[in-house]
Amino acid sequence: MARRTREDTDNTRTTIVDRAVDVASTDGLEGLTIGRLASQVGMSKSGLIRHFGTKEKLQLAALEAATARFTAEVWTPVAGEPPGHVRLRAVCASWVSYLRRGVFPGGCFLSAASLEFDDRPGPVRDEVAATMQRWLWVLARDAEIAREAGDLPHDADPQQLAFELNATLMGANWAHRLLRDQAAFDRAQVAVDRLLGGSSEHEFEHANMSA
Amino acid sequence: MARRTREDTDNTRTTIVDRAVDVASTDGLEGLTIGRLASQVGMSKSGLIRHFGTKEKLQLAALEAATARFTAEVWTPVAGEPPGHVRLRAVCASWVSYLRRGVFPGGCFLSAASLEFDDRPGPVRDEVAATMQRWLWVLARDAEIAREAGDLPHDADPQQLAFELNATLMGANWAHRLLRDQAAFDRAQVAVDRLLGGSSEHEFEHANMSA
DNA sequence: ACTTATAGCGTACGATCGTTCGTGCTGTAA
DNA sequence: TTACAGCACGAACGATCGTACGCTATAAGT
Repeated sequence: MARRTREDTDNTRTTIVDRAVDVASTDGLEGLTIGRLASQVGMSKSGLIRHFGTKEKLQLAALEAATARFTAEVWTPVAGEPPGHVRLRAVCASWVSYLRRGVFPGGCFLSAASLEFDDRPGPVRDEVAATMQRWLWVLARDAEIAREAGDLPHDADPQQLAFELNATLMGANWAHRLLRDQAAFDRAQVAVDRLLGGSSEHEFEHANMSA
Repeated sequence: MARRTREDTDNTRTTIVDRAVDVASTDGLEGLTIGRLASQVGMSKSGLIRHFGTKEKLQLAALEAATARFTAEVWTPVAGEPPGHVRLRAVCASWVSYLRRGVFPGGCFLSAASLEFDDRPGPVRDEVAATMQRWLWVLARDAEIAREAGDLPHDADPQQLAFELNATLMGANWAHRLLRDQAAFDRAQVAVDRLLGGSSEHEFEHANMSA
């Protein structure tokens, strides 16, 4: 009854990877196991690993899929906003919403993978680091545009702002997952609002006349 | 040649636990393995696990020791400072220094354990959550005292401040471990300074006259 | 001196890990 | 119809996991 065409193969692979992402978000990329994953998708171990060759490749595939999911859920909805202050606010709101919605059953995949692999050299660690570095750049770029447009203090440091925004959102994920603190999302939004200036009006063109 | 006294036993246990903490800080509490740990301290598996009974007990012992190390390195040095704003600034500086010094070879133990166990029900998760909750309370308490003393805006939210301080420091640990970013420590200090008011003088008693 | 408690070891168990190999079965192409 | 390419399977591999049992040797208590 199965047709075994190339198209079906891709579907199988997608099914496996999607499940792997969910499992890894709760149990970690290392806690991900071929045997358990196989039984969850109704396959044999050998039939499953065949699509990847090795567990590390499976981890990389899961990481890639998780990154795509993050991008689709957080960035894509706001990519069309005007670059700079407006988009930066939008992406942070989207980010909070992404956490609130529980896109990954085990909390932010990239947060977990970051701390799991930060001491394990290899392609997985490299990919996680590169992905997060890229994300910080995305944030810093809009921060820089906002600064040049006068929507942030002229002496604001885009990279510092990106660091703090990232820390805030990761902190919200942490508090929600470990402490089951639903208020963490609101706290994150409050912190973001303060970092990016008041909730609505703002102009910094004429600030910092002294010092 | 071994003397096998109660005192020596405790020393052995301490040796094991200390090593377990270091290993777990890099490989995770689940990545911690009885066999590898035993060979690292020059013991047999059975001789080692005998001190704990089960792996979960070993994990709990490592967690307890890690908490003690964190407390000794971060809190104890500043416990004598005047409660409130002064001590809060001191504990944050001590916290940054703790990260900078690399007290744990794999980065902040509690950060890693938090994200590793936030989805694994059991006594380890419970203990991690309780420890972190206590830590947030410690921060919030001094924040409250500082607020009452007029060293913070009278409408400041101690729990919000504790959340943001914690997120900032965890973010620094993250950036340092994953991105090998040494500047993360400075960024964290900058963020802390802004959260707790300017670097030196500050008074908020007469602020917020409107609104 | 004799008993008792205990630290540590060696061995073994069943389970599960990632990976490899050989074998069908199915849809596509020649 | 025949040949082929590819998906999935079952079985088995060696390794390692956590744990249990039994033994020896020593220090402490009587």
